Amino acid sequence: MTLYDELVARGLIAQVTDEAEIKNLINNGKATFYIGFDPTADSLHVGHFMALCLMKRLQMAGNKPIALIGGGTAMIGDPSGRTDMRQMMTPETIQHNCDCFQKQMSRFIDFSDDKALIVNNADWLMDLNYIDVLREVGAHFSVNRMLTAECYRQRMEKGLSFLEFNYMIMQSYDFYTLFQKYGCNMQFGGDDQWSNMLGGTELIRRKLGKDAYAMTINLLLNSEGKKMGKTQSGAVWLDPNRTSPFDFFQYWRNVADADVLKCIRMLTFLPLEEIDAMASWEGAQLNEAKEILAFELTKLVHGEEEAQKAKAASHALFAGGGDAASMPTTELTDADFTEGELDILALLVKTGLCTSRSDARRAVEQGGVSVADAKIADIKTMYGRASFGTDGLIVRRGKKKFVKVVVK
RNA sequence: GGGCAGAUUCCCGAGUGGCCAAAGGGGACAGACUGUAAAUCUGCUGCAAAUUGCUUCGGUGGUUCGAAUCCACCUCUGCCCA
Repeated sequence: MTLYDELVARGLIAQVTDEAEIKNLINNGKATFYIGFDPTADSLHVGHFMALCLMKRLQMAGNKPIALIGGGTAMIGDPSGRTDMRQMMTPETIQHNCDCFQKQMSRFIDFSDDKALIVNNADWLMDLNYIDVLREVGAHFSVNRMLTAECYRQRMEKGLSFLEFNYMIMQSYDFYTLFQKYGCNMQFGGDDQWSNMLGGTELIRRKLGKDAYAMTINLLLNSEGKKMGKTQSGAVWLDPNRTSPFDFFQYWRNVADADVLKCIRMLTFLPLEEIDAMASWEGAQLNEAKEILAFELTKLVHGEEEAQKAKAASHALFAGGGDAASMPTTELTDADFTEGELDILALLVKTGLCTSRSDARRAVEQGGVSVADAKIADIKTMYGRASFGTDGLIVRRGKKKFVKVVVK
């Protein structure tokens, strides 16, 4: 099976500019392609993960990836798929985020021996001169046409600043620059980037009279049409300090039935035959598929050892038995106790299971809290140092949130 | 620059002097049912020393016994005119 066919079979490809030529390039390892990453936070998240996987798949087939960190474009903010304006970031923050991205990416992509490049568009965008840009680049863009692009149309009602309006031009300029500098002939990205990417191929054609190609991958949407990888508390991060391997594992362990197969197909490197075999699984058996998904992804992001630990902790909590050693842990010290005691509400807040004492009170009153498998009914329940023993106490809120509390 | 409309809690949105911690919906959270799923039903959703107190309705001042609500100025957003 060719690489292109595999990408299709995995449901990754959304739109392409020239199917025949793109097939030819990527199947034969002749593509030098780039994917852009906006450094809006100091860690990559699940949304980026798909792009990283794609880069890896293509690299394995002999193509050369360029990871473009948008240190320059981040100063503007991409209006695509947003209904409001991004918060402006300081140059220092952006720089810090760029550094963090670079570190995380090297876990997935082999940057040795020039097999892949990582570049920052701040290097060429920051020194641009306004007049020159207008003359060299601006002349090739039709405002009329830009306004009809989906990404801008959505913003016509809510308002779109001139700053953001320029994002497409900057991104197009990136492609143009990479094309000339590194012979980069393809750009990949999420499907919401389609119009920005076309801007680039267009600019290259107009300025250089040469062809470049663009391909978008489907966004990872759940069965309700919402972007996956988001939780109420924000994105699911790849940085273990932001989203622990256990929480990462649990996120995937809990996806809806309707989404499991799609996720396995799009995100893991399991062979397609193996995945097709799972397609007939139903009911409780699908639960196994979820565990496979969770394990595979945790392994990819955090390594095999962490994945095993997360799986063991998960079994310990939900299936009984197993190893509880690696579940999320909160350490208390003497300073956390008042006269040697701590009430249940304070305990819940300290573990982060509840956001405030009011929140904790509600949780207890609704019967949602248990400690060491015993439901807590009284909000005045007190715990002394000794209650935690040597192995600690497992505090649980709801069905799925657990923290082991130990005293140092 | 001129005119008009607007800013309310996580989001959308009601509220135009006291009955307002603020309707309704969504989301989130918890309970029941389940398979760590979905759907459904119920509860709940500012903070706290908790039948009470405190803080909140873009910002700052003011009027009033009392302001999300009235007045002044300011900031921001959309629309129309230039």
